[in-house]
Amino acid sequence: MAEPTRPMRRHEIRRENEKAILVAAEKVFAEAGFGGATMQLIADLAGLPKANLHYYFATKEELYRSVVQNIFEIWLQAANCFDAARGPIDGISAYIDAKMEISRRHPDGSKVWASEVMHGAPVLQDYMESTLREWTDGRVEIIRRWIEEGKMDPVDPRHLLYMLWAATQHYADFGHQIETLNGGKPLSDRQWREAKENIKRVILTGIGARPA
Amino acid sequence: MAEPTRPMRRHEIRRENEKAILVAAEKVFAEAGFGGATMQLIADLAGLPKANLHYYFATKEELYRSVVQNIFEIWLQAANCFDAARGPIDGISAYIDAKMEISRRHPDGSKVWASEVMHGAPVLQDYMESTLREWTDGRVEIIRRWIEEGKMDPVDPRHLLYMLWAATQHYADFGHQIETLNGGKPLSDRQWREAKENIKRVILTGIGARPA
DNA sequence: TTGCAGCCTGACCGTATGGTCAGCTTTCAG
DNA sequence: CTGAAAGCTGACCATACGGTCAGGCTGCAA
Repeated sequence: MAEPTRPMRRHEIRRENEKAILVAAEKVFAEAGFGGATMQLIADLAGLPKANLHYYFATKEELYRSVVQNIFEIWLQAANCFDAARGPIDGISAYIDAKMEISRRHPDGSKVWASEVMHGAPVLQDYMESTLREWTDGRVEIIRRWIEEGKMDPVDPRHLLYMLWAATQHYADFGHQIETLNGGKPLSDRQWREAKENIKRVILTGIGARPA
Repeated sequence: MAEPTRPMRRHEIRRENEKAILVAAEKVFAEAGFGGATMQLIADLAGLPKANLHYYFATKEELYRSVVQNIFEIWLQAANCFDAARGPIDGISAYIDAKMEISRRHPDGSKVWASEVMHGAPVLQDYMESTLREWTDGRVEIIRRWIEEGKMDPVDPRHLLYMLWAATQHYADFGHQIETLNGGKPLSDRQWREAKENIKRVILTGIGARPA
């Protein structure tokens, strides 16, 4: 064997196994939902015995919680695009790009997140009432300022945000439908680019965004 | 008792029980997903013994299939708004109104549909490859004609449709999130109206829709 | 009135699942 | 080198779930 099963450091093992479990769990939760997912399936996909999962994550709920929180982190990072912007064209463009990239690179995570919210956010309720609300209020304020400064038409900021979330998230959550309507093939690079451009163009034109 | 347990006609019984089961099932499937839903819960909610469910619907899968097909019917009906229209302003406005009404009146159904698609449409794959595809192709053709006739800017019809689906469906699927961000209260009549108006305005402006 | 087809259901069953645990191996600080 | 802590796992358990069925009940056509 070229690979002499080099021994692993403790923390290395821990990190790698947790990672493998989280990746597998994200996929299984996305495909089957919380109720339909089984620890056995996740274990198989992660290449570990089921009992080992319970060594790292005591219960299915705890594992699910970790998966959901991971997604929330990624989601929040993308949200920062808004801050650096000087006006709606920069800010909203960057945000759409970031969220579309998430839809493309983390479709499973997006689905888990969608599923969680659809089922009443049993795990994330706290985050939604604190972090998410604060983030949203902040962005609403930014948009309101843009409107005051005449950088865009007076559009309800909340409904605009919902539209941004919806339009971008759709490409992950309903990816299967889009793929089916695309002749059963995943969107190509070009099609993803077109999707992004379309959303940007329609929304930015739609809100009458003007250069700072 | 004022209610002398009037006897029921046979077909009446059948109709009412099936209806009760389908209503209960829609709610439970929406709240818990297919895997998380249990026949017992559905039975309790419908006020029937579990064994009775299996008399009307042999398996959980069959019951689920019925629920999903019901939604698909409603969805298709709304889709007709497009046809009578003379231009994008009429057509897209009417479609947004219809789909928003579905999101408001049938949030559970919308969630079940979303869940079905997210999990790869195990039940609806056939419909998606036939009915849905035909419907979509038809609407794409209509939009293309509107563009040719100069009634709107040249926007990719498919991505426009996805945006319409996303923006409207979002208010059902992510209703819990929207409610949380709305101070924990459901959207009021006025807020629903504002939501509709906002979507219409942004999209119609965004695609440069011009009166026929 | 009667027979029967459709309707109803308590009790039951096999299975799959989340979770436990005793006891093993491996790593590594001292 | 050594002991203990961390990592690992096959075998096991209790439960909950989807589904079955024998047998009772009821509306209704003849």
